[in-house]
Amino acid sequence: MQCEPLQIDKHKKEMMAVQDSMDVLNGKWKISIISSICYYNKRRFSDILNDVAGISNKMLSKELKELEMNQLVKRTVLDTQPITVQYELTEHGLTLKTIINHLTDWGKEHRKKIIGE
Amino acid sequence: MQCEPLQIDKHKKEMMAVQDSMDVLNGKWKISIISSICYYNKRRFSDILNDVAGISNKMLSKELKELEMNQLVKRTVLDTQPITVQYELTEHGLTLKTIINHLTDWGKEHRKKIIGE
DNA sequence: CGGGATCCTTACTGATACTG
DNA sequence: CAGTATCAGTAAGGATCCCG
Repeated sequence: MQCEPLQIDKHKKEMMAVQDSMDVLNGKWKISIISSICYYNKRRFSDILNDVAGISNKMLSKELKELEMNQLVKRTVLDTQPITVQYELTEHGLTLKTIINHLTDWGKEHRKKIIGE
Repeated sequence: MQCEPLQIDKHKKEMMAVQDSMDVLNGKWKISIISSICYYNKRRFSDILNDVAGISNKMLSKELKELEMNQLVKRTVLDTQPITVQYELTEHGLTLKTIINHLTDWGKEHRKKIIGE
C-alpha cells in the first residue's frame, strides 16, 4: 500500500496509542472488573468477586492493585466491622465508560452473530 | 447498594456481554492486530508483523487464525511470486472500528496523564 | 513470503489455607 | 471481609529452524 509519509507516521502513532491502552487493560480480567465498578458506581471487593465470573480473590486483588497504580480506580477503606473496602472509578477511569459501553453492545452483537448462528 | 431486581439482571447481562467481547479480543496482541488492519484497510502478513511492535511470527499467525475463526478478518492469498497473503476486516470486524478509535484516543490521553506527569 | 514445528522460559492462574 | 502466602499446573510468548 502506498501512503504519504505523514499518513504512515499517523498510523504509527495510532498503533502506539492502542498499545498503550492495551498495556493498561491487559490480562483476562481488567475490563470486566472496571465494568463491574462502572455499572454499579461503587462496589466492594466481595461484590466484584461475585460479578466477575470465575476470578479468584488473588487475581482480583492483584488486578485492582494494578488498576489503582494506573489511577483508574480509587480504593477506600470503610471503618465498619468487619472492614469493608470500596472501589470506585477515578475521573480518569470514568473516561473508559464509553469504551465499556461499546464493548457491551459489541459483545451482544457478536454473540448473536457467532454463537447464535 | 440497593438495586431493583431488574437492574441487577441488567447489570449481569452487561457483564456477560463484556466478557463475551473480551473472550474474542483476549491476549496481548489481538486489538493491535485489528488496529493495524483497520487503519490500513488491507495489510499483508509481514506488514502487520512490522506494525505490531514486538510480536513474533508464530504469535501473529496464531492470533490471525483465531480472528479468522471468529469471522473478524478475511484472509486472501494473492497469486504472486512469492506468495502474498492479504488480511482485511470483515463487515463484522469493521464494527470494532469505533472501539479501536476510542482506544486510540484513550491511549493518548492516558499517556499524557500517567507517563507525562 | 507466509507460515508450521520444535524447544524452552516465563507469566498467568487457580486452589487452598491462613491472617488481621 | 479483604486480603496474603504458598504451591503447582497451564498457557502465553520468544527464538530458531524449516518448508512450499
